[in-house]
Amino acid sequence: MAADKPLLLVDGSSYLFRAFYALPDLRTLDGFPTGAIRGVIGMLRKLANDYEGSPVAVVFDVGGKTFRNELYPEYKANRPKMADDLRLQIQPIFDIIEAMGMPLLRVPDVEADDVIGTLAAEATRTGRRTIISTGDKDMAQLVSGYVTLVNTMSDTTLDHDGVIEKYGVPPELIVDYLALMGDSVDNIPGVPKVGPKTAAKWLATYGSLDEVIAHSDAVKGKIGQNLRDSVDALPLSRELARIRCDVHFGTGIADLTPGSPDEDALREHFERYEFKPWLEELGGGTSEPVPTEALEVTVVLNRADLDALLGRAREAGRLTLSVETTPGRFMESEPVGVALGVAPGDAAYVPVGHDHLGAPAQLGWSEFLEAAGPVLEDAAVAKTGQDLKHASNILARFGIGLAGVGNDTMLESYVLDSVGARRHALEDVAKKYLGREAPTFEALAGKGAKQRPMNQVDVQEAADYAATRVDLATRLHETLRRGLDSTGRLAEVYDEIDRPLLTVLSRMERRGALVDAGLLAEQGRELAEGMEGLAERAFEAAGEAFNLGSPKQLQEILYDKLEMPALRKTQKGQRSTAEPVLQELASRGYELPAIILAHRSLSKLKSTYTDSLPHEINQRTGRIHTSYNQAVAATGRLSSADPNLQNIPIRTAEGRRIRQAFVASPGKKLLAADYSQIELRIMAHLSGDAGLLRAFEGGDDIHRATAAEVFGCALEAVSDDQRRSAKAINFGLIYGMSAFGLGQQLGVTRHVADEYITRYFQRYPQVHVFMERTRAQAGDDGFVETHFGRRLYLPEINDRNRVRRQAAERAAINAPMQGTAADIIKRAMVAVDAFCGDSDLDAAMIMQVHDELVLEVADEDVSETVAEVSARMRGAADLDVELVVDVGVGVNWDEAH
DNA sequence: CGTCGGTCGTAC
DNA sequence: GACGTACGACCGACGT
Repeated sequence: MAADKPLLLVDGSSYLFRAFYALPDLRTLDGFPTGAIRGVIGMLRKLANDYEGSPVAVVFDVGGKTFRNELYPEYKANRPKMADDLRLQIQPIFDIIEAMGMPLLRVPDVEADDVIGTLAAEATRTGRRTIISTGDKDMAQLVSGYVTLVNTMSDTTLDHDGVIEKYGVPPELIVDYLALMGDSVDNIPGVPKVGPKTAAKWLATYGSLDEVIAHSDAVKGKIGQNLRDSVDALPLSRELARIRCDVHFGTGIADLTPGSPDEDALREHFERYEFKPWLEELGGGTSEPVPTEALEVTVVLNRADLDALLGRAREAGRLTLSVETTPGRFMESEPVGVALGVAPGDAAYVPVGHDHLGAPAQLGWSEFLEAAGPVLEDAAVAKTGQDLKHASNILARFGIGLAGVGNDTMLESYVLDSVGARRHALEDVAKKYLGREAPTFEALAGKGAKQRPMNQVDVQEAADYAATRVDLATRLHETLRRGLDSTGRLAEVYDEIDRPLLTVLSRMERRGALVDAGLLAEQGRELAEGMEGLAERAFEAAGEAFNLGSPKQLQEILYDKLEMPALRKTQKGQRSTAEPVLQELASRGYELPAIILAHRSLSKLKSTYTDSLPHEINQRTGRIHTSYNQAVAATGRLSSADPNLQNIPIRTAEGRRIRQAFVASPGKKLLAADYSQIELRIMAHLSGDAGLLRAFEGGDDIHRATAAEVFGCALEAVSDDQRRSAKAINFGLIYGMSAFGLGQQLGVTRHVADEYITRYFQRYPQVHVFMERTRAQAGDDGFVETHFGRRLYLPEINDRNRVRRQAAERAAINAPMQGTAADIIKRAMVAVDAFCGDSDLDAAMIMQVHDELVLEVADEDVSETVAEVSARMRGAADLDVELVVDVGVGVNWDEAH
């Protein structure tokens, strides 16, 4: 062991936590968490490589009482319990470190910091340099001419000058600095309100903690009083922060020579935890063959071959499929070919519409349907595929009802972890769960203007692409299904909610909504007139013509030319011209902002709704067919696109006119059924708060009831303004809003808003408990759950960046309520669809808007449908609070409210 | 001429 | 920085 090689000391404990919380929630196929293992081991592999030949120790805390507990019994008393998913990964990490041949040090009753300090001191005594790999700032006190810190995760190093630059104090004063600040995680008291800036400033001024204490009378203000109140405790805090360099534990540098890796053991571990790239590095790989290599893609060009393939599927009782089409919406695109798979490694492509030069003679689409229809419609043959709703929609247009819809890999990935994959396209899912690159359509057909439609793609190339993707879906399903089965109640969420919903959505999308294009055109003309008048007035007020739709030009007019105060900045530092800002300027008497607001609202209606919706009408059906995306919203909600029918205006009278264009066909009515206050009801249920539950039981107007509680008056005495405030509080709670945000919303100071919130929580204490519990659970587990067990993972819940962490906390509070509401209406949709299908009534769902279902119903069937839909919606969940459904009927959507 | 990020606004 | 989840229109910078 060469003495010129530095000693490498790795602070394993600090990386353990950082890797766990910083990395995505990686898991093996059977659901075992591996994020922390991969993070820590990956880092050690890098270090072992960078410092080859160095003596090394990987040091972990063991637990037990240390000298610090003797000094101070409350030391680390605030530590939350370790998350189960993290604890599971510790032993595997130890095992792998051992297999790597790296010396592992776990000293009972001595903290890792002190082990590291002592070994570093030994190295320094013998003239050897030390590299300490850590993510922990406390270690900065050990830095010297001999000792350097390196943060292997962020790839930064810290020497003596680096410490001064980063913390504003030299390494010798780091303990003083830490003592002044205290440490809430370790429960070390400091001076209240003193953070890094103040601590560094005082130490720079007075030179040391002792001098700061000696001059504590010289510090003015509240913070000076805090300092004087703390002087007795500070020496103790300093001793707690000081890393000991003189502990005896019977291991010295001589014992820290790395051994050679045990490759067999490593291979076993890497296989168990599915670290494929590392496994490959070891060579002699036993990993699965790459499917593209194993896959023999057959191009099926005749009926006999197709029948043989379908026979195999029938025998196997399963079929993976993908329908390739020309580009465009599902109601317009034409089938070009179908990829079919029966088992891993067995997939074929049936071209039916490739019409480029030199394309082979193919089976026609109708011949394909004739042959495959019976299998596709046979529920005994389980169907697998990526986005089966698309296949279902295309097939249904040609009279084939896809049955046995079982395994949609897109939905399985979404339910398993709605945020873990970048999106849930096959490329993302195959990458995350199989470590494979799926062939992309862009790579096959080009992108942008140069992209060819599928029917112009060479048959063999299309076959390789489509069959490979089908094969990946076949394999992915096996992985994803195991994940669902081994993770909480996720299998149930998939089987009972999202899978059955898929065919319901397919039916809704194909039925579409009838829209009166003539009415929209008329409204568009009126809007155009209004906009012209407003534009003229705006140019007059501005003194020049400009583009009213350009925030950039508007900024210059408002803030440079007319010198109005810039009240708010946008995220990128521009002077905002957003609605609340213009509203405020208008209220201060400026003319132009009010005109702009009026113009914007008309322009929005025209461009987004009246002008664009008519273009969405399908020529054949005369209706608008949205796509519901079932795998986008992190909380479990649906989203709607092409066009989005979930953001049609309702709040203003002008906007509501758009809804008048959504009409029932002759002889029918639209029926709109919406859950009343569903998220607040869910909050009442999840929190179990007696007061809130009682308010709903009484059938009160919930915002009025809240106002009565918060403002301490009788129900009848609540003013409109108080009710408005209570409503904002109720919504704010659902969104995890702060006092600041509520104040903004209500136009009151943060302190007043804070008062409201405090009183709310006094009146509804269990709501507060629920929120704190949710936050804590999210921190421990890394996810939150809906009533039905749907999970939302929150990778940033313990982020060191406060902004990100707090955003994750708000999402954690919102998700159980928004997600449970989404689960409930999804279950209701399945029940309502079953009713529509089973009964002889002429009634069908055509839209879903988060808490509302819209049906189109024959006049004579309205009353029966109202009763049944309402009952099925109310019965979609059994909560401690009643679900109330309001139903309206009319010839158009506006009237149905 | 297409793409993409930024800003704004609509819904629940 | 401060209110959760979406989709989409428009602008303007930038690259082809």
